[in-house]
Amino acid sequence: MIKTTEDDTTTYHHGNLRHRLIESALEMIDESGAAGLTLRGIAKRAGVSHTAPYRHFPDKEALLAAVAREGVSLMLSEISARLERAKGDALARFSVCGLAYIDFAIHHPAHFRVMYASPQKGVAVPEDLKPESSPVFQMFIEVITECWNLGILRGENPYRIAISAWSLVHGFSLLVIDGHLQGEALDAGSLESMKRGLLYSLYAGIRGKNGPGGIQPPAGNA
Amino acid sequence: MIKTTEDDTTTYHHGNLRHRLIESALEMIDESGAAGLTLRGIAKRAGVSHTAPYRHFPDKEALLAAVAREGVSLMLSEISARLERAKGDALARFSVCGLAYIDFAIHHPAHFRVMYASPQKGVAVPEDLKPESSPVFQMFIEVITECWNLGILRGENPYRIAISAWSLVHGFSLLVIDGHLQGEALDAGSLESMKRGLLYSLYAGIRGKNGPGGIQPPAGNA
DNA sequence: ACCTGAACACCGTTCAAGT
DNA sequence: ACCTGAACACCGTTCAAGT
Repeated sequence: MIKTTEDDTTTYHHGNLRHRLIESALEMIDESGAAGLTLRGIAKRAGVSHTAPYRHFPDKEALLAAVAREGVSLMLSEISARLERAKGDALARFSVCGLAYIDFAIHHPAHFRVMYASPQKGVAVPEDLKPESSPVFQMFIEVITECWNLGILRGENPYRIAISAWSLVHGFSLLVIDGHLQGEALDAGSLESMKRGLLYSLYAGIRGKNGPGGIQPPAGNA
Repeated sequence: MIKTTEDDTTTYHHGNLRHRLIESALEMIDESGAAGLTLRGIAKRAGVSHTAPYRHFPDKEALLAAVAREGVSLMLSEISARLERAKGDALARFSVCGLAYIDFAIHHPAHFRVMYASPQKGVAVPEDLKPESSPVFQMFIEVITECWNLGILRGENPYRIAISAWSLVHGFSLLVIDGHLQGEALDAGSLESMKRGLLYSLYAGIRGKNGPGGIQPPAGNA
């Protein structure tokens, strides 16, 4: 009688442990925040000894890098899908980028936090995980460049516009998921209107009728 | 002969240990990032046993709260000083708020990080450390309300304008201090012009001449 | 291949003890 | 008052050992 490995599933993970560890990490971040994230805790949640993760990742940081990469591709696919539906309308595509970025942060806060965590002082960030190198930022630049070429958006260059828009949605996303907003930003309804108001304030400006129109931008900001 | 306590300074800290611990924490964050911050390390840097901090703070979190409070009052005083110099010019005062916020983050990244760290999931944030309750945010609201009443700034209400402006400068600050910007944002010169371009893009908007003017804001965003 | 337990140098926190 | 060392339950990581 030849021994089968069928019920090893109860003790072994047969290669899906890697994914299960990433999943566990995300669950733990959602429950207790990124600060309390523990490699031993991840292993325990995955039902495995605390050294098992080292078969799949050289260290804790590598596991987090895998989480970040998953986040990038998830964000890319979600934004792409919504961009597809706005084909032909360049300005709508610009809005979609901003709105989808915020929505991703709100719906996947654990992924978002890992993606944009402050890098450790000593360790080098892998090139593909630098935000400006990510396909998401490249997509932003493309969409903005399209608008800029059509004269729909204005600014010194597409990169500068991207920095303004990115700063805006990045800051808002963090304020929301960190719970730093308390005023009107409580219910989902006003959050929705704040999201659109945010993008609109950047697009149309917040200059009032009595505001000076001739204020000079810093460096020929056309 | 009566024993003096004069050279206890070498072993004791005589009440200034509390401040020395805060200082040490800031130095450690600057050197190795907020993630690697260790109560034992702070104590060692202050030249004291690893339990000495408990004479001044009930736990690690309380020490960080003290750092955050110091940061808030420092930010408040720096912004106030620059606001004073812009007396009479409401719009300039608005710009000063944004620029000084970014400058504070860049010049005091350790304070800034602790002030806006994601709160632990379980623990309650002290009321005076909630960003919207802080005197800094109150000052923003006052300056914006002044502009709004004069018709210099436009929006549904001052709070909404504050959220847009805060999101913008908060996001940019984090992208800079986290090293997430790589393109033009390297040298100090372009950083200076980016800061002003950022504020200008919110003030004047990024709508181009070929952009539709009649786009509706979300909810009667006047 | 994949997983385990013991071991190491670290954590935060507590507590009895020292001046 | 202010500080100390030992002790506890945790960390991340390594390594010899098991199937």
